Amino acid sequence: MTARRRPTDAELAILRVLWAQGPSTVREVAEEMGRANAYTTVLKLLQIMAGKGLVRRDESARTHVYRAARSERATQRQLVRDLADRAFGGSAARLVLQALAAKKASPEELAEIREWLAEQEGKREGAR
Amino acid sequence: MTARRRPTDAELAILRVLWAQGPSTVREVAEEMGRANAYTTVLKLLQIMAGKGLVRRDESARTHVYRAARSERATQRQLVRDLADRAFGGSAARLVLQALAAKKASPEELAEIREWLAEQEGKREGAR
DNA sequence: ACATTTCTACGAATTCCTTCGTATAGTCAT
DNA sequence: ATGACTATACGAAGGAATTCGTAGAAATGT
Repeated sequence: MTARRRPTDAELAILRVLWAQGPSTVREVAEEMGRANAYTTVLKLLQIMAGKGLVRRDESARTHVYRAARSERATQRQLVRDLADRAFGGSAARLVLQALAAKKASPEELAEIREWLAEQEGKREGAR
Repeated sequence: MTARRRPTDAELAILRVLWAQGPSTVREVAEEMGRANAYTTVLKLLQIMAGKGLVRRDESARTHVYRAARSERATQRQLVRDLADRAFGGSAARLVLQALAAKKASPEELAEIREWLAEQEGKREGAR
């Protein structure tokens, strides 16, 4: 029954640091987040997140080291799926169209998307 | 300072009903949401949402009528933008790629996306 | 007129999120 | 060993979200 809860805003901010920097101590995370929060706030958050299973921690040394439990990609997917369900009637495609309209993408990114679509097309053709 | 806050889960559920049904009374909303919540819960939520400016209400009759303050589309865009900022480094395109991977889209939807991309291509060409 | 139903308003309980202060213990240099 | 520093743990405060009960006004039915 792991009722998978989505990370909160503060949790996501911490996860971003962990994904970018890899396993980190509380101090490293706090410092990267630039004095926005007190050290103990980051500590508490990480403790809570460990309790929720969002991060794992290595306690073998006195200074514990935290790392994200799930990959950035997996988490992103979960978040996208969640948003699609909550606001787009479950349709990722409609989410995609709004996303394309909401923010301009660079030509490189558009090319990447085209590539993906072409791949899909290839698969469907091949399946016949 | 309209610090635009994103609607919560419960609020979004109500907005979905309002978007689908158009202006509705508390009872109509509550009924559509299928006994999941007590009548007064829906009422309270709508009152709070009115305070936040998420819905407008017509009090001219005894039974008030609520309607969504912003369109479904505008809200979806806001949510997508918000998610892109929080979890995709602000890149809507990366969000799109995850969205495409996360849920299967129907051929019709894929066609729609291709169409949009083609449109963009046309615009860029035309701008030279 | 009186009882029933249907509203809105409001208060209150619960839970979660976020924040930080304080307590306590380990480490390290002098 | 004493003092300065750094670490974790814990408690607690404040705010937001969610839930629903109860009170009282307005409408409706008999």
